[in-house]
Amino acid sequence: MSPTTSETAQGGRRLVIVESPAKAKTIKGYLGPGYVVEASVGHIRDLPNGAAEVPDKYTGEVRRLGVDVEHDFQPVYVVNSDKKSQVKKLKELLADSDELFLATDEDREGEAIAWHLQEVLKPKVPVRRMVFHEITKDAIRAAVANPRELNQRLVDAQETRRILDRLYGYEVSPVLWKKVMRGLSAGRVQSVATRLVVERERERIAFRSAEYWDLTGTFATGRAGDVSDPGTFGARLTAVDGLRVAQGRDFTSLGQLKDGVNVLQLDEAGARSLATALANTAFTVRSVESKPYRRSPYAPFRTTTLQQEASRKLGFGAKATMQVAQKLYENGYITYMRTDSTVLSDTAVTAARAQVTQLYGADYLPDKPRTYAGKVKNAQEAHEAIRPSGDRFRTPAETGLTGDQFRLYELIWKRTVASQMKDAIGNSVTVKIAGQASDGRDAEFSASGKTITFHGFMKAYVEGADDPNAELDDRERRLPQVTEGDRLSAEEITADGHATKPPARYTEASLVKELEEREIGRPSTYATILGTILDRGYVFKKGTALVPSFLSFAVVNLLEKHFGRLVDYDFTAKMEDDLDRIARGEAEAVPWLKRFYFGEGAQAGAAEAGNGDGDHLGGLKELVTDLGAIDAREISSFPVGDGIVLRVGRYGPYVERPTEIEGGTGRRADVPDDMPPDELTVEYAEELLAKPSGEFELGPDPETGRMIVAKDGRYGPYVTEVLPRTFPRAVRTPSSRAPRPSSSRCPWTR
DNA sequence: CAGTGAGCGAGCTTCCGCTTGACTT
Repeated sequence: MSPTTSETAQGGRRLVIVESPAKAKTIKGYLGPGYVVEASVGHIRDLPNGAAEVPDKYTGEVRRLGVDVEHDFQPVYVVNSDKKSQVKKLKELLADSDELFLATDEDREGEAIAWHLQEVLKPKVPVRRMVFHEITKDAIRAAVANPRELNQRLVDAQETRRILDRLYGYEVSPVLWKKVMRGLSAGRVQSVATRLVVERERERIAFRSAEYWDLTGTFATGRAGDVSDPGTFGARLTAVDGLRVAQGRDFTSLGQLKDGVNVLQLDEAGARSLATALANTAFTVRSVESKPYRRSPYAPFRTTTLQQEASRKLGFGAKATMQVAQKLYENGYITYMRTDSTVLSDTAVTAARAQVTQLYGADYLPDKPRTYAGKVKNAQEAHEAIRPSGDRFRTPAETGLTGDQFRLYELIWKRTVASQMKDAIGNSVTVKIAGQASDGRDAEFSASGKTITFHGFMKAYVEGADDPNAELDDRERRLPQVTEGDRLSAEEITADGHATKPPARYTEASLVKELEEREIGRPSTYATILGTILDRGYVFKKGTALVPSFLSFAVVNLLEKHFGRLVDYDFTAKMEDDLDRIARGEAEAVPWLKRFYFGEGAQAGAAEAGNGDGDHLGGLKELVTDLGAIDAREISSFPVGDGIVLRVGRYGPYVERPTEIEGGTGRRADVPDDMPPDELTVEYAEELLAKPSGEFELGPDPETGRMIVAKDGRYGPYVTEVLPRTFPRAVRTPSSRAPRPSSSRCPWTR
């Protein structure tokens, strides 16, 4: 597809460069003859990946890092190998042009791409920077008519970000190669993402469950009942003699009642005897409380909310969501899918409102268009929200799409239309029921319901819930029409046991949400962050849950102890503030990088383990130079209990009974790589140690009855039979062990 | 009893963020 080469009446020919080929195609149609529109296809130049990409004139540290830290952090830039042909094409087009418009996105990265284009293309014709936030004919023409200059300070801020990430990644990763395992990686984003998953697992390991009981009653009004007035309904015991009955939220993560809560914690016997004592009780309605209910629609999609909802409603992983969305974008069905903005253009609002009227009627249309303020703190808002494209939205049926593309389009379309509809309105009702037990105690039950009188946006779209067991927030539940003093009979009263549950593991969608809230990562990287921590073996998937490996415990342990500042959850947010100051001209890049890399107030004396809150701020360079202080054995060892230690070795995790501990045998056993850390109990570790290591039992030989085992040898795996031993093994057998409490778990929470 | 050899040295691993194909498992 070669661009048009016709000339304008004025005889000028203008080259417009945008980032995305799909965008180039659309804009070409709006600008007409005289304009050649081509894409850079993202960044065209970057720091070299490795020494092989660095030009020969660079040596030593510059070659290793791609940054000359001794000379004001001068970066070495090379044209990306996969962009060489595109750069050549742009150069050829520029040779035939009289004017160059750099129309990359209006954000930090886009400004940098524009600058790199200027540096590489070396234009001899006038250069303009043009920006726009929506792709309509009017917006594009206005942008061409009102170009501006390149914002060099914004470019500086991007370069600073890039250099920081390079130094962090290329200086800290080698520490992990030396101290933990080859091929590992650390980075501003991935290391914090991993830390979040590890910390959640630590909470799960430290968690102790609490058991509590309550009662559920099924109550009948005595009327026949219909849809708007059910004859029976369920209610839960909430108080006994005025004392509230304990619920899950009254307990701490250690299974104890929280300080200061005055509640009745029922055990099984207590709950059952109360149920029996209430068997023949006559109940009355003690109170009915009705409150108005109102709910506003959700904001239109941005990248993270699309990934969350596609996960909840369609079961898509983050990567799949982005791939399907990319196709929809390329084929002109939706606007750009990598965005942190929830803003709809005027065109889109008009289209959505027209569709609301047409599909649901004017009653569902608010008087004024709804606007959604940006909730994302470091949002750069270079794009619109994700929405159906065009000035008239196609209904899903009209698109002719099928399969995953249809389902994702439908989701986006519904969410966009719903975002311009009226609030849902209704009532929420709480009914309290009282009865006297045969032993004189007063029991109070409670039921709550919700009726929706006007569905508003819910006609089009209701958000999914992360927890499939949780009652959908927006679902209706009708209670009978009862008033205070009404008599009720209990059809059934049952005692129910409950146990508090540990915090749930992250899923792809919930981790991305967490990262966005902490301002870590960007729309174009959320899906790839997950890929990175999975590829490195820091995290693996069990169903949809993200489970950290033992390896990640060792890595996070090392980073927290020796690079605390770098894996602080606020590190990126603070960096963003500083970059904004650089972009505003209130701070300078080189001193900022010097402080980060070489430290500040550097005197003779050690850095404070990366926790630079004192007068002396340890620079990164200092932290990675003296590695003697990092005890590889210590950071990768975790006590399991009973003298057993889990270690993360070069070849993976294993358990050991170290000889320096009394009763230690020095015996080791591999731990499966996909073992969830919160499932490693002392009992399981003992079991592993009891088995000969590295062996896999295939079954007994039918002739001799001897066990045939597969072993890993020097020349690869081999099979052999187990010969009877003439001396006893120096290992205690499981039967010789004393029984242990089944609740014992490893206490390695640090 | 094969199934644990030791030591040396060279080369390699790695970041985040912006975009799509080209290319094999």
